[in-house]
Parts: sequence; C-alpha cells; structure tokens
Amino acid sequence: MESIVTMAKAEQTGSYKGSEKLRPEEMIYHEMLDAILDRRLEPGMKLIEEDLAKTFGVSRARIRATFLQLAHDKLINLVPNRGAFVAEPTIDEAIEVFSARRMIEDGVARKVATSMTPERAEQIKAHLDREHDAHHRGDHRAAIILSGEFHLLLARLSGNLVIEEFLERLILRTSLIIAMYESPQPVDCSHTEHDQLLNALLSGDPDVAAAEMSRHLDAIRDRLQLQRPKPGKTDFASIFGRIPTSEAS
Amino acid sequence: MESIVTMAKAEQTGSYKGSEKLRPEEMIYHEMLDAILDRRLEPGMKLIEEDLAKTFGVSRARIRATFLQLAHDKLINLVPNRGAFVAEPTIDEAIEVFSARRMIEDGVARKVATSMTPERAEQIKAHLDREHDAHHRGDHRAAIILSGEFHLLLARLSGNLVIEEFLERLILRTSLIIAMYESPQPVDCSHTEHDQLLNALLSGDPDVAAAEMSRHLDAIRDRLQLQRPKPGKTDFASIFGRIPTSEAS
DNA sequence: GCATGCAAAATTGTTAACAATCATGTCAGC
DNA sequence: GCTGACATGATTGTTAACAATTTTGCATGC
Repeated sequence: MESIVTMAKAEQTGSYKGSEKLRPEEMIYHEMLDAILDRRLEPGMKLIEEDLAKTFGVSRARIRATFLQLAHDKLINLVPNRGAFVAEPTIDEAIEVFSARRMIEDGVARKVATSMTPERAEQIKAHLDREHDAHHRGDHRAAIILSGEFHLLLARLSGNLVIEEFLERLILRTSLIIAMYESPQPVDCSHTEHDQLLNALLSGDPDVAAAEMSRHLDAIRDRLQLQRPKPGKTDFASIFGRIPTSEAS
Repeated sequence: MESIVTMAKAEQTGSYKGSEKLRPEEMIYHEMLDAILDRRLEPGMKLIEEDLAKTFGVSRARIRATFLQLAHDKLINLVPNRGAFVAEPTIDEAIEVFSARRMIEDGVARKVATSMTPERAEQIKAHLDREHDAHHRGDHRAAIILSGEFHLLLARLSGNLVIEEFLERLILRTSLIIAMYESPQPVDCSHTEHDQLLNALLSGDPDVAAAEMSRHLDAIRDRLQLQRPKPGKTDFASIFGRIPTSEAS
C-alpha cells in the first residue's frame, strides 16, 4: 500500500520510485505520518518505542528522534516519563488552525493574484485538471492529496519558502483534523471551490482573491462536525443514562 | 550573566527566579539559544556533541535532541555525518524571513485593530512604557528583548496560538539575522515606530494598521546591511590583492 | 464488595561502549 | 615541488545494557 505522503512527494517531484531511496530516518517519519493521517494509528493511541523500533528494524534512539519531529509538527504528544501519543486536536485547536491558515493564505492569495502570469495560470490549471481527474475517477484518496497540494502550490507561487514550509506543516495538521472530524458522508466539493479560487486569482484584485480564499477555508471547516462532543477513546457522554449502576430500568 | 531568553521568559511571566527550575533539557536549549543570539557562538561555528555534553554535564543523547530542536527552528544546520553548525542565514533567507513576517503580521495587525478594547490598549501602552524605560536607561539588551516581545504581544492579542508560536520562532530567527547583519552603529529607533504602530492600531482601520506594520518591518530590514557580501569566517574577498603569490608588486 | 497498598511487569530515560564516517597530516611517487 | 594514496585521529552514528519511572495486577484489610 502506497503512503499518502510518499505519494504526495512523488506527485510533486514526478519520481515515485525514487522514494525507496529515502534515508531510513525520513522513511520512518513518513511511514508514521501516513499511518496517523490514514487513522491506522488512531488519535490518542500510545506509541511504544520498542515495538516501533522492532517493526522498523531500527534502534529506539531513531524512533525517539522521529518522535521529536512529529511532536514538533503537533501530530503526536510527548509526555515526560509517559511516552508518545497520537495527537487528538480539540475543537478549539481545529478552529485555531483554520483561523491561522486563513490569516496566512489570505496573504498568499493576495500575492499570487497580484503576480499572476500566463505561465502561472497554466500551472494552476494543470493542477486543477489533475484534481478533476481524481474526482471523476472516484479516487478519494488522491483527491485529498491533490487538494492539499493545491494550497501548497499557491504558497510556492507566492515565492516565500518560509511560508511554504510553515503551511506544509499546517496542512498536515489539517489533514489530521479532517481525519478526526470529517462528516460520515464525505462530500468532497473542494475541487469546484478551487475553480472559483482560480477565477478570483485571475481577477488580479488582491481583496477579491483573499476573500475567496477565506470563504474556501471556512467552507472546509464548516463541512466538519466540529460541534459534536466527538467521542474519544472513552466516551462517557454517550454512555451516561444507560449505565446499569445496579438494576435501574 | 543572565540569558536573553530566560530574561525574556521572566519578563513575560514576571518570575525570573523560577527559571532555575526549568527542566535540564529546556535549560540547555535556552542556554544554547542565548549563546547563538549573543554571538558567543558565531554563525558557521561547529558544535561538537561531546564538548557540549561535558560542558552541560549531560550525555550526548540529550545534546543530540537539543540539536534537533534548534535545527527545526533553523538556528543551526545539521549535516549528516558532519555534525551541527550555527546557522548562517543568507541575505536571500533574511529577506524571505522579513517577507514572511510581513505577511503574517499584517494579518495580526488587522485583527488587533478590529478587536481593540480599552484594556488591550492599556496592555500595549504598558509594554511601550517598558520599552521606553529600557531605551532611556540605555539598556540596549533589554530594548532588543522587549522589542521582540512587542510583536509577540500583538500576536497573542490576535488570539491565535498557532500564529503566536510560529511568530515566536520567526522572531528568534530574526534575532539571529539582526545579530549577523546589524549595522556597526546600531540605531535603535524601533521604539518610536512601535508608538506609531499603536496609533495605527487604535485607529481601528485594518488597512491602516497593516500598512503601518509593513512599513515598520521594512524599516527594520532596511536598517540592516543586507547588501554587503558580509565576510564569513574565512574572508577571501578582503584579502585578494594582498596575497604575496611569489614576489609580485 | 470496594478501596488501599504493595509487588511485578512494562516502558521510558540515561549512560557508556563500539562501529562507521569524515577530517587531517604524512609520505611515496612522479 | 606537487599530486594523490594512505594512515591516523577526531567526531558522529548506533547499539545494548542499566537505572528510574510508571502502569498493572494482586492481595490484604476494612
């Protein structure tokens, strides 16, 4: 099974086969990343160093280093003397991430809108074609990846590496949030929203572009189920009232 | 000698003495941070694991973990099989960092301007008073710290923890850039610019606030000497023409 | 039956020794 | 005298064992 992340890198660089030659440390980081974003590792799950070390055939030291990376990206939590746990972004956290993205990507949209060229427009259109392709093929997995990369492409076009790297992490974090809070029937309509975004960018008006970007990010957020208590591993709320304390009802 | 960072934390929390109780790992991170920002560790300098381990009385493993943190913040470079080196931000990198800050802090300024309250205004004014104090006392060190914290305060008032944390790293990175490229006679006039910024924020107009923030960040950048080749450790350029190859002139 | 305390197991944190890699200096050969 | 191979030393990368901590299970006492 391909990994979401290595696939993403492959899409980006155009050489998927090359991903086999990743250094072991990067390989492990990406494998764990994928497992988390795929929810093969559920939020809150304990990550035991030695088990992972054996699984990947490396020493615990390397797993520890990988943990530091993932913790830095807020994808796992590191608790002293307790270990590592897959992150469980709260609703407030999710809202803040979207808010942060809006602040940053508004700026990205402004820059891209005011620095648009025919070549860049073509580049964006080519990407949208691939998004549409994936959508029509019914490839939900690829659609999610490409959707994230659309935002990353705009960040790259804005010409600032610092912003690009930060947004990359924020998009990963968003992926975890979506994995955790997405509605049961995932209605992936973001590809049409990306079309609208392109139109706004082509208008050349930074305010129009920023407004459209904000609308898009809000729409993604609003498609999530951020109002529910959303059961964790131990969900008391949905059990209360049904617990047979002695012999009630 | 107090550390810049622990001082900063102390200013922030109001309890400097408490910094002694930092966990050793954090202590080491902050010590190294300070040394880098103070230029006691010069850009490009090799950081040898064992020496540092002995210096701090810990194992190499901890130093290694600290390196990962610092590398993530782009304050050191980690080269496989070669070791760790204090980062040497290039001119292009410096320009990108300021550009990134402008994109983010424009948004911060907009939010703060539109959500201003009398209490918040007082909070900002109180901070500015401390900046003026430090300036009039001639305490350049404190002035630099407080200047950075001014921007962090605005980020906090913008109410987004994600942005706040990212900006904190970016400010550290800016500090290294300033340490590397500041002009010989440091003219610290940023405290008056912060006054102007407050006025803009009080106007309540997001566009005015964002414009003032951009102007301020550009001003900081323009006070640096980013045009020079800026000699590294081994400065050939300034030696060329004087080297006696055999017996020429 | 339930809470409390204790002991054993599991897991993380730390250290030291060993292996692999890279930088430095030396020497032979041209 | 200069170039390149080689040996040496320094440094990083890795592993395994040990110490400290937390979790779990069990027994004891109420």
